[in-house]
Amino acid sequence: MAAKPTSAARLAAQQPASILDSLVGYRLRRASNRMLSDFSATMAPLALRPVLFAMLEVVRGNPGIIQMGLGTELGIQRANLVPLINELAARDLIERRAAPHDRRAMALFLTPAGEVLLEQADAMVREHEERMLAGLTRGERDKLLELLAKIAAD
Amino acid sequence: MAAKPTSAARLAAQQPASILDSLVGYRLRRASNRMLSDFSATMAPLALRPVLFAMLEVVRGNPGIIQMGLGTELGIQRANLVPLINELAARDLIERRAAPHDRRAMALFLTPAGEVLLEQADAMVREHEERMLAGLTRGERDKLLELLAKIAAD
DNA sequence: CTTGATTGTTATGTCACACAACATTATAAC
DNA sequence: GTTATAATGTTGTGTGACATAACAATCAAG
Repeated sequence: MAAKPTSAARLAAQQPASILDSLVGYRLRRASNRMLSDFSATMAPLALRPVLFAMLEVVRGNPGIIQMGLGTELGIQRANLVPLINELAARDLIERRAAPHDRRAMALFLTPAGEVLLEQADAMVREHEERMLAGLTRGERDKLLELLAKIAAD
Repeated sequence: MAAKPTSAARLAAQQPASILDSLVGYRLRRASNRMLSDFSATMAPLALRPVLFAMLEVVRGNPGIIQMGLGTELGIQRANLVPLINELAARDLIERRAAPHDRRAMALFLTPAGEVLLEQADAMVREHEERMLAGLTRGERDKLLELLAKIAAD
């Protein structure tokens, strides 16, 4: 007997797999929550939440990006971005500078401290993904990324 | 030129796809959030949030399940379950009855109104999934479900 | 019978969103 | 050039899905 209840085991135990198990939305949420909680645990030493990490990545990849652009890229509304940027700025990980040619906008840059922290984070994230996806082959992971990108595409 | 920025278009536009795009956790969260928001919009007429829907499904599939069991099945802690069950009970969709053989536990059942609402919800959820997964073939959807189930398996 | 675990409950806090309103600045229309 | 409209950052407020700790009642094991 398997230690964990498989579909077969459930049928045998008269615990019919619920309709939920066939819903992509449900399984997505469960998988995402598991990844999120492990991510947070992994990054606890750096005190980097998933959103903050994503923001740093985008800023590194697009130095001088304005807040609006960062929000669009990550699907975060500009109102919600403000306290997050404040947090990163207060920790001296990013810097707000006046944007050229637009006095409304603020251009964002990583500080040296931000660069250093983000490199540490990268390593920890790679390790985190490796651990969580240990059950999937390289090909399966690529396939998964491809399929996820197809869901009501951006 | 494509209407949506592909990886190729990004390179051409000097917007390098960030590391984020290769992270399963990130893409999972994005896809899940999109599904969640469409789910909520779809179910607005029934005022059924994703969690509430999931709870009703499990109760229907397991009549008399106790609160603890429901929480375990859905990965919700019993403390957080209480107000949710209160909400469903207040709307006369589920019923709490004394559990046989255990005077601590409460057995859960769908009310007739709950049965009716859940059937309407089922139809709307099928439609919602169809809309969001229109870009994926049957085979791809099954593959996606299979891969999601493999992520740091329950 | 006593000790420890389980169940439901209350209370509290955090995080990732959503939406509305506002001042400042850009842009477009005229 | 002036005026109307849009964009940007900001503040404030609300919500939904989590987490954790503590408690009373009940169960189960020694």
